[in-house]
Amino acid sequence: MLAYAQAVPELPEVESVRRSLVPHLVGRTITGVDIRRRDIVSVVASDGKVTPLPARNSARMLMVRTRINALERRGKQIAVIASMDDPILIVHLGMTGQFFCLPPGGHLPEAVHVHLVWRLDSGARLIFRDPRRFGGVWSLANHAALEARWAELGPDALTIDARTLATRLARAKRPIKSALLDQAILAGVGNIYADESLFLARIAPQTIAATIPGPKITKLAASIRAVLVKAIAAGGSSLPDGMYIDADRRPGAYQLAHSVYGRSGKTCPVCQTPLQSTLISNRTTVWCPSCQGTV
DNA sequence: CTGGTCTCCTGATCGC
DNA sequence: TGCGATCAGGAGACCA
Repeated sequence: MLAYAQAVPELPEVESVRRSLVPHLVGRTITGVDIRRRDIVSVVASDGKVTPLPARNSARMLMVRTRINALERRGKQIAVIASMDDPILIVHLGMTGQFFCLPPGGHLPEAVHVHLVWRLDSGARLIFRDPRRFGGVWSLANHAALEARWAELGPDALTIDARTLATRLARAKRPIKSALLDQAILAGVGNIYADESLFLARIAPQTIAATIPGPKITKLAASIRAVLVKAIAAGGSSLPDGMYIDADRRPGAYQLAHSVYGRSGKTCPVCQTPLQSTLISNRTTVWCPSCQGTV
């Protein structure tokens, strides 16, 4: 069994990337872009329809000659914003995506799988690199298009409250683990933090979401927030492969605090019972059969 | 509408 | 040492 698979950017990793990018990007003007893999970029029309990046005249769609004013995050997505009316970019890191800055004159350490390189007026470069290409970049025409796109996502997991979570799970007749991974229900939780949150809330991952009693949902919402806040404070989770890095190419440390994720067969940190694993929604799921019940 | 399954992709690891 | 098989997973496509 693999001790760890690899870093998976979820909300804490994406938020760490966003925060570390702010000092490099906000106030800077993009002067050019080098498109090395055109098919990593998609264009979202005002009606939501997604098309490939056109072969010509796509610099503006990639924000060339705009001044970056803000970096926002919803769930696992980062938006690079110039104004209400200029094009906006959404960046998904997928499984192995990296979004980072190289200082002026800086050397690109791993040139393979670098798909996009933006040049900034500071002389720095902004890199999107993604070996597995589950991530990508989406260009939207303006801020209204971003709002429409993000309206399809559930509320952000970092600030999820009990009442909202209960409402969104009330009709979910599937395992809670599966529901938590659904970005339309709750945005930002992936495989690592779903397992960690369910462990903290002492809920078995197979439990049908709609059957979880109110007080348990309240505990779950608090657990999700607590796990995410702690993970952000640790700079996210970086597993030994070192895939996940922030804008300054620094890894996180939260992997050291994982209670269940990646620990199948090892003992529960609370009760020492061997942790079990199973597949839910085709995702490896690890839980403590004692702390979280057998079903 | 809901929810389950498949697929995309590369790199690490394992068994022979 | 080399090489093929296996596995990991976010999210969209597809289907019942």
